[in-house]
Amino acid sequence: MKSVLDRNNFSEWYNEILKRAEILDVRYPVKGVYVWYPYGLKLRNLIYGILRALMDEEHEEVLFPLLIRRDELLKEKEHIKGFEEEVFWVTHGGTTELDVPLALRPTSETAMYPIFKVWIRSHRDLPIRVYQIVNTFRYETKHTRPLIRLREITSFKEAHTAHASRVEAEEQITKAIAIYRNFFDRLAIPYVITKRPEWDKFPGAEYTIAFDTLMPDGRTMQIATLHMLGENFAHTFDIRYEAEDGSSKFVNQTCYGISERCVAAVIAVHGDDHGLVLPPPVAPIQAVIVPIIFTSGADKRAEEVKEACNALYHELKGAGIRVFLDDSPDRPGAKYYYWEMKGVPLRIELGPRDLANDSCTFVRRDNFVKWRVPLTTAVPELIKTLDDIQYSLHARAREKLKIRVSDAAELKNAIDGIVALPLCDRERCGKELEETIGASVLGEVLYGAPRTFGKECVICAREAKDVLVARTY
RNA sequence: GGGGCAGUAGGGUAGCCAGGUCAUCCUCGUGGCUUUGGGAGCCAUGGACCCCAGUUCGAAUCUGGGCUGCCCCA
Repeated sequence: MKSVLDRNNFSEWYNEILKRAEILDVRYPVKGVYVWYPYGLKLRNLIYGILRALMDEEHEEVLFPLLIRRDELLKEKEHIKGFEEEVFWVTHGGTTELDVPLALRPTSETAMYPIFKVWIRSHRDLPIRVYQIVNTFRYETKHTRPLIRLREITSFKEAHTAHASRVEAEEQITKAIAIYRNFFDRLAIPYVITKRPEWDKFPGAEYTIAFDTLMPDGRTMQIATLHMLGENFAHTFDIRYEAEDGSSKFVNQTCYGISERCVAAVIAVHGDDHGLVLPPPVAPIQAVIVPIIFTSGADKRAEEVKEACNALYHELKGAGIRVFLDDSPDRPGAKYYYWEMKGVPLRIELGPRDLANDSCTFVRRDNFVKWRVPLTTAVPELIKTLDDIQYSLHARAREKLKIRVSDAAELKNAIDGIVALPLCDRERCGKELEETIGASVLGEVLYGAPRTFGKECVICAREAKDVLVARTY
């Protein structure tokens, strides 16, 4: 019978679903890079469409080159320290060795900021808020994993801003957090927001804020980061502006980004043993119509069913629904399994029995509830149902991301999921804790977690903050 | 960062130690007939030894290198 899609073995489930639901083909013969199938790309584009719309409200899209000069990349010392072991280099043009080696961008700060210097002259040029959706390259030495740990991130959605003052830069971080929250809410992906510890911030940043979600195996995955750069890069790249009073000042900068991990999150968080479960806003097909007909013989009823399916298809399509009419010769049961694998939120069955009642049958993908709907109210019922599904998915996912509050006494237990506890901000304590419990410190809680038990660091008993820990991807 | 295992048709496996004749299964492809409200059945047929080199009369099998994947530990 149908082979096992067991969510309890998440690793296996994940690889299997990417293949069977035709998201990614992992057989491309270069480590850490993968091929997008048409269906996977449609899903991806719908997800990005949401983010793009949100970003476009206050950012402008730009496109910077993939290649970065070696000397530019190496300018920011802290920054390059964080990346130097992960950079791919272009060293030759044909058989000629290049005078200046060129890096494939691991991220675009050092590509953009020399140009920011040229663009920014006066306070009137500020603020600058731009973003781009591009591929970035990192020579990952750990085990690569489709959509999660890649050597080519095919769609890094990175924003970069420059401001006249630090206050404005801080405000931009706040705004960006709101944008990202909005984005993940639309994907029905729950998250926690933390300020990363000093030792785990973005190289070159003053501080880093991150979104993490919970995967089915109890580990967290970072799905978005925001970095307060302050004047660090401005000094390195000499990005100054003339203020109203005629003085020359350095800009304050921020940058923030989301990779295709957001696609991985949609797949991993909502999926089940039957396959993908896609939130309606990003489902390439929101409803599939399965005609129940006898293909042999020119049964009169078969013709009527076909006509009814066609009429329904056009009505739904006209209402703006992404609908697909599966009139292939397969048996209905085979179609059910197929579309369940693909994560289509709603299935509409229409056969002679339904037609006799001027109705059709709705089946929800998220909970398999099945009911009969009059054809005359199919459109409003469908729209309402898609909303319900979205709401249920979000509620279900939130329910799974429950945070356990723990104190020092409980730390001997294996960490499963996200645990909140009091910890001071010294690196020594953080590292000691990580070693003791075999999990990572996500950082100080900014959103999504309850208060912890105490104010004393679980390691050294000094004054502490509320901190989240988890095993991570 | 350290260690281990593996790669045979679209997918899953056997064969490898001990070199030769050999596959097999499937919800795979193709054609045909019969079926049809939850993965239909029968018949016919197609298709592979990860890549490069070496050893050899002869390599899926042995040796070396490469590429790719998976697991465990830090």
